[in-house]
Amino acid sequence: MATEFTGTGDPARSMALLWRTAATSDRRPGPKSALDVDRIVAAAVTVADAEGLSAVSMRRVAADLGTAAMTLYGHVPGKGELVDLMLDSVLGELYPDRPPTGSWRARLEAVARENRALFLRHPWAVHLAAGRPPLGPHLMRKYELELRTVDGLGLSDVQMGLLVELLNGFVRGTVSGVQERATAEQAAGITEDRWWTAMAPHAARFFDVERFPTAARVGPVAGKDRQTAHAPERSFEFGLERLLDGIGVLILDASR
Amino acid sequence: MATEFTGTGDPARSMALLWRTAATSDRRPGPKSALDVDRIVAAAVTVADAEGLSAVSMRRVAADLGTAAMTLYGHVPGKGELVDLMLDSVLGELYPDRPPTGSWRARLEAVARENRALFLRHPWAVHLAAGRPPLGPHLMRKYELELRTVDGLGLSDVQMGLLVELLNGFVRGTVSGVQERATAEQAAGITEDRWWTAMAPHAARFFDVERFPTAARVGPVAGKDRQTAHAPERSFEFGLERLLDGIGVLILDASR
DNA sequence: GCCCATGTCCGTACGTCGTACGTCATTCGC
DNA sequence: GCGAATGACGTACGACGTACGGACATGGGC
Repeated sequence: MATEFTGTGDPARSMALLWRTAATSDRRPGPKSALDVDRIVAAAVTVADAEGLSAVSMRRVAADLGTAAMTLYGHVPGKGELVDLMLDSVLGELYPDRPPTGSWRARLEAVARENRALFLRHPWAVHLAAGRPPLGPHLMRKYELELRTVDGLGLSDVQMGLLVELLNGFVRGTVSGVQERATAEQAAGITEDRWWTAMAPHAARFFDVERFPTAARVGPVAGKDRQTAHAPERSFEFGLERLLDGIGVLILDASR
Repeated sequence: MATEFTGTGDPARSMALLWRTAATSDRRPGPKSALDVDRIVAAAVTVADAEGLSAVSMRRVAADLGTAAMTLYGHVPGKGELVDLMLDSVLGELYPDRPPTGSWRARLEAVARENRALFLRHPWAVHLAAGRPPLGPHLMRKYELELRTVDGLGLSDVQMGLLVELLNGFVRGTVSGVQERATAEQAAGITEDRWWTAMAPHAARFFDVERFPTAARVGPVAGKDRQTAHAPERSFEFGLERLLDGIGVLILDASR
C-alpha cells in the first residue's frame, strides 16, 4: 500500500478530474474507450457500499467492469484519486433539491439527519470525510448550503464555520461507531450479535463488579437490554438534542 | 490483508491476552523467550505513534525487536489481536491517578480533555476506539471512571451511558480530522501547509463566487486567516462549550 | 486511400502485506 | 544425560498497488 488514501499526485490533474474538466477528446486519434471516469467511480462506490472500502481494489473494480486492472489507469491516475472521486461523488447525494428550511433548529436538524443518512448509506465515506477533503464540486456545494443554514442568526463568520464543522464532526462521531463495527463485521465474517454472545461469557469472567460497580450497573456488558440502550439511533437522537440545546444558548446570546 | 483490524480468532484467547492471564510458563520445557507480549505491544505502539498505524506490520515490529516476523506469532495470535492490545494498552494512560473531580462541568471537561490529549498522543487510536472495542482491563477502567463523573446528577442509567458515549464521540469527531490529516501527511510526504498552497491556486480556478457566496465569505479556501479559523483546538473548544451548555440544560431539567 | 501519431488495453513483474507450514535448536523434568 | 516440548524463523502463497512496455485500434493530414 503505497499511497494509502487520497490523491497524492498532480493537484491540477486531481482538480480537473473532480470537476470533470476533461479534454472531452474532441476527436483525437486512437480507439474509443468503453470506460469513463463516471463508470469507474460508480463501480467502485457499488463495491464499497456492498463490501466496504477494503474490498475496493483496482483489480476488483476492473473485474466488475469486465476489464483488467491496468485499464483503469488510463482514466484515473491512481487509487488515491479514485477514492477522492468516490467521496465527492456521494456527497452529491446531499440536499437533492435545496438547502433545508424552517427554524434554525429545524434546519440544523435536517443537516445532521441528511449527513447521517448519507453516511449510513455509504459507511466507508465516514473516515474519508474526516480527513483532507477533495475540493470537488459536491463538497463545495455541501459546504455552501450548510453555511447558509446558519447565516443570518447574528453569528460571526468564524462562529458560522465552527458551527458547521461541529455539526459535521458530531455526525461523523456518532456514525463512525456503526461504521467501524460494520466494517469489522464483514472483515471478520461475524455479526455484532454473534460477537457479543460469543464474547459475553468470557468478558463476564474478567468483569469484576467490585472494581467496576458503576459500569456493572449502567454498562452494556452486564445489562440485559444492551441492545436497546446501545442503539445507535438513540445515541444520535440524544446527542443531537444536547447539541442543539447548546447551540441554542449561543444563538440566544448572539441575538441580544 | 486478511483480517483487517481487531482480533477475529478465539475470544477466550483474546480475553486471556488482554487481561494477561498467561500460563506464566511455570517451568515448562523449551527455550526461554526473549520476547513477551508487553514488549511486542510497546514496540508496535512506538511505531504507530511515529509513523502511523499503516507502518505497523508484523515484519516491521519484529525488525524493531531484532527478530523475525514469524517469531511474534508465538506470543500473539495475529495482527488483529495485536492491534486490540495496542488500543487497550494506551487506554491505560487515561486518568493516571483518580477520576476527575470538581463540578459536573469541570469533570466532564476534564474527561474530554484527557481523551483528546490521549488521541493526540496516539492518533492511530482514534478510529480503532470508534469500532468494536477490545474488552480489556484499561477500557473497563476508563468506562467505569467516566461513568462515575456523571453519577449522582439525577440522570437515569440510560442517560448516563448516553452522555459518556456522546462525550467520547465528540472527542473522536474533533480529533479524527487532525488525525486523518496527519496520516495523509506522512503517507503523501507532504505537509498540510504545502498541500494547501499547492492546491489553492487550482481550487481558486474552480471556485465560483457566484455559486458559493457564503462559502466565499466564510470558508477556509478564500479566507486569508485560514489557519487561525481552522485551528483544531478552536474547533474543540467551541464544540465543547456548546456541548456542555446543552448537557447543562439536561441536568437542570433532571434536577427539578 | 494511405501513414503514423495518438490513444487504449492489458500481460508481466516487483515489492509490499499477513500468515501457514515445517525445520531446527534450545532447555526443561526426570 | 536424555526425551520431549517449545521457541525461533526461512520459505512460500496469495492478496495488494502500480511501473513498464508491447499489441493494437483509430482518425487527421497528405
